[in-house]
Amino acid sequence: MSRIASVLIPMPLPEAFDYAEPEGMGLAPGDQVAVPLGPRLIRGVVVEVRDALGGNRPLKPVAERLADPALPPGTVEFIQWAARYAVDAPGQPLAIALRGARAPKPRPMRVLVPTGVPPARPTAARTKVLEAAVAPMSAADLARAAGVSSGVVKGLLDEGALDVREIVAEARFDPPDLGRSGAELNASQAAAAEALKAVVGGFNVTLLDGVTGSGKTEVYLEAAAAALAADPDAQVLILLPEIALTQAVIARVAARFGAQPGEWHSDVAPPARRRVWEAVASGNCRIVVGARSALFLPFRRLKLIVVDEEHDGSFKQEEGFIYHARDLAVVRGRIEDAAVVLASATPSLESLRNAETGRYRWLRLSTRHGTARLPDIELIDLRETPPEAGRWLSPPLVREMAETWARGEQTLLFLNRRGYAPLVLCKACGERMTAPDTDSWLVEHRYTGRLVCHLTGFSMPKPSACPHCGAKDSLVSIGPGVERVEEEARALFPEARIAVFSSDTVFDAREARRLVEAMAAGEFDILVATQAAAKGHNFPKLTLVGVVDADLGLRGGDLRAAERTYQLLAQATGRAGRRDRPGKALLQTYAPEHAVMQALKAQDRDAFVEAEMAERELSGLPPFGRLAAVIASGPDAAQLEAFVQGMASQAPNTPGVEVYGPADAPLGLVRGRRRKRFLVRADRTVDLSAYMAAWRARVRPPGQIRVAIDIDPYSFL
DNA sequence: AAATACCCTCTA
DNA sequence: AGAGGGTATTTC
Repeated sequence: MSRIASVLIPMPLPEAFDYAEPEGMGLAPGDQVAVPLGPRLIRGVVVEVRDALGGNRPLKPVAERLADPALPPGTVEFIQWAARYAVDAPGQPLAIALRGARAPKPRPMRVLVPTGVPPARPTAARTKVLEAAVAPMSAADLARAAGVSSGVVKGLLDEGALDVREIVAEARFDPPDLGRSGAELNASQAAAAEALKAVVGGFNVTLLDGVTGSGKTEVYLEAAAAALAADPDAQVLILLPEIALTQAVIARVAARFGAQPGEWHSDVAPPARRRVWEAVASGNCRIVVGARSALFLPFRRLKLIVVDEEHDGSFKQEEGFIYHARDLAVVRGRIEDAAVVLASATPSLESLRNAETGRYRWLRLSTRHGTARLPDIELIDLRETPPEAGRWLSPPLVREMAETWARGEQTLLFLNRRGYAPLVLCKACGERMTAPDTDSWLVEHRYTGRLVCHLTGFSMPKPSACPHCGAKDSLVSIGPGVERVEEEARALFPEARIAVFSSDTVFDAREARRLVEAMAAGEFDILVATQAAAKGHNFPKLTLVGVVDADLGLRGGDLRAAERTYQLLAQATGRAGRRDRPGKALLQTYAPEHAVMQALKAQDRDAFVEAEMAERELSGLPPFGRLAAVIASGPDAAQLEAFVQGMASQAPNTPGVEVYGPADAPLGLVRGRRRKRFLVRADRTVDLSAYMAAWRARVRPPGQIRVAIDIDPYSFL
C-alpha cells in the first residue's frame, strides 16, 4: 500500500500539503524532507503519514528525506497548536522552529598538528612552537602560546613540520555538574525551593511571586537542578524578556552547574544557533537560556520551563507570527508534561488571577535577600514644586541628588523615553515633524543630530529650516528624553560622572554588561536610564532613584496602562538601596492621588491589584474576559474603508462576543499604509481563536489589503 | 515566500 | 507583436 505524507512548509500557506511517499522512504512524523513546491524544492516537516486509500488526485512525491534531525513529536504538536491559537498559518511558527536548522553549520576550525618531521633549522623559536603544538590549536593561537610571531609558525607549516587539520566543532555541550551545591538560601528561599523541587516531574504551573531582590533566580535554579537530577535526559528552558538580561543569567547558570547553557536569541550568530539547535534536538544541550523564540526549539525531553519576569510585555511578539511567549510556555509545558514556573516581583494580573483561583500554585517570597530593605518611596507633586521652565528635575529631587552625591552614593534617573526630545515642532507655523508616510512624531536625538522615527526606524538629519514653511532656526524641541535629562544633570552637577543607559547608547549584550559592571563598581555618580536598565541589575552603591515622569505610561489610557506603570515603576524604584544601605525613590507626578501612585508610595501591591481587578471584572476585560484585535491595512484609504465596512457586516454573531469598530488605528498611517482596527471582547468561555478564524474565513482581502489578527493584544497602536 | 500567470501600457 | 512593468494567483 502506498502512503501519503502531509508536509508542513515554513511559509504562510494555510495548511500542510500532501505528497506521495516514495517506496521504502519510511517517513515518520517530524522528519525533515525536501519537497517540490511549484518549480522549486523546499524544506518541510512531515506532520502525518497515512495509507493512500481510495482515489486521490495525483500527488508529487517527496524528493528526499534530509539528514537533519527530526522534530520531536511535542515540537510538531506545539507548532500546530500555536498556529491555531494565533489564527495564523502553521508554516509561520514552523519557520521560527526551523530557524536554527536552516542556519549555516559552524565552519570547521583549522588547527595545526605536528607531523613528526623535524624542521630543517631547529631554532629556539621553532622549538617553542613545536613544544606548544602538543595541543591542536589555530595558527594564531599557536603563535601566541609559543610567544613567537606568526612567521615562525608559517615557516614550519611550509616545511611540513606542521600540518593543517580541519576539526568540525561538534554540537556538544558540557553536561551540568549536579554535584555542585547552590547558593546559600534564606529561610523564605529555601522553603520556596523545596516546594518547587516537589513540582518538577509533570505538568503544572507555579507563580513564583517575590519582591525585587528576594532572590528568585537562586530559587528557580534549584528547581532546575532537581529537574536535571531526576532524569538524565531532562532539559530545562529559561525564558527571559530581553537579550540584555541573558548574559547575567547565563553567568549564574554557568556558575551553578559548571557548564555553559545554550544561548538563544536574535543576536546569536547563525552558526552558533545551528549548534544550539542540533544539540537541543539531540538532547545533548540540557539547559537553554533565551528569549521568547527559544520556546520553539526542538526539545526532546523538556521537563521545566521558567519564564522570568513573566509580566514583561516583551514576551509578546507583535510582528509576523503574533504570540505571547508566557502563555505559549504554559501550552508547551502541558504538551511536554513539563513543570512551568512564572517568576516576577510584579506578576501580571492574568497570572495573579490564575494563582488566586488555584489554577496555578502560588509561591510568595517575602523577605529581601540579606539585610537589604525596600526603599522609602515619596511622591513629588509637580503642581506644587515644579521644575523651572524648560527643566525636568524638580527642586526636591535635585536637593536629594546633591545629598546622595555628597555621601558618595549613586543616583538613577529613570525616564522611559529614548533620545533628546519626543517632539520637534516649528514655532513659526506649528508643523510637527513626522516620518514620511507615517503619522508618528520624529524623536530628536542630539548625540547623532538626527530626527528618528522609533516605529519604522526612519531617520534624517535635523533640518536647519522648517521643511513646511521654510522658517530658519524655528524648530523647537518639546519634552524630555534621557539625553535631555542627562544635559540637565550635567549642568546641575558639572563635577559628577554621568552616563546614559538606553538602547541608543547600549546596542548589544556586551556593551550592556560593560556599563552595568562600571555602574556596579561605582564608576558613575548618576545614571540616566530608560527601562533597559530598570530591571534585573544590582547596584550596591545606588541609593536614590528619581523617576522623572511617573505619569508617562498612564497617558494614552489603554487597558494595561495602570498595570504596566505600576510594574515598571515598582521595578525601577526597587533598584534603590540593596545590600546594607537604605534607599529612597522619588516619583515626580502631576497626579499623586492616582491609585497607581498611592499604591507605589504605600508599597501595597495587593491593594493596587485588588482595585485594578475590580475594574477589569466590571468591564469583562482580561483576566475576566478575552480580547482580540484585527488590524487591516492597505495603501488606498477608500478601498480599505470599503473592505472594513464589509468585514464588519460579516462578523459572526455569537453570544458572549462583542465586536467594536472599525476605528482608525491610533497610528492611522504607517509606512504609507492606512490602518483600521477592530477590537473583539469575549467571555472566557468562548473559543476566541475559532471565532476569529471563522470571521477571517468569511472575507477575502482584495489587492494590497492585509489583515492581521492579534489574540490578546498588548499594544493598542 | 517566490515563481508565474495575467493584464495593462507603450513603442514602432 | 513584443517588451516592460506592476499585480494577482498558485503552490499538494
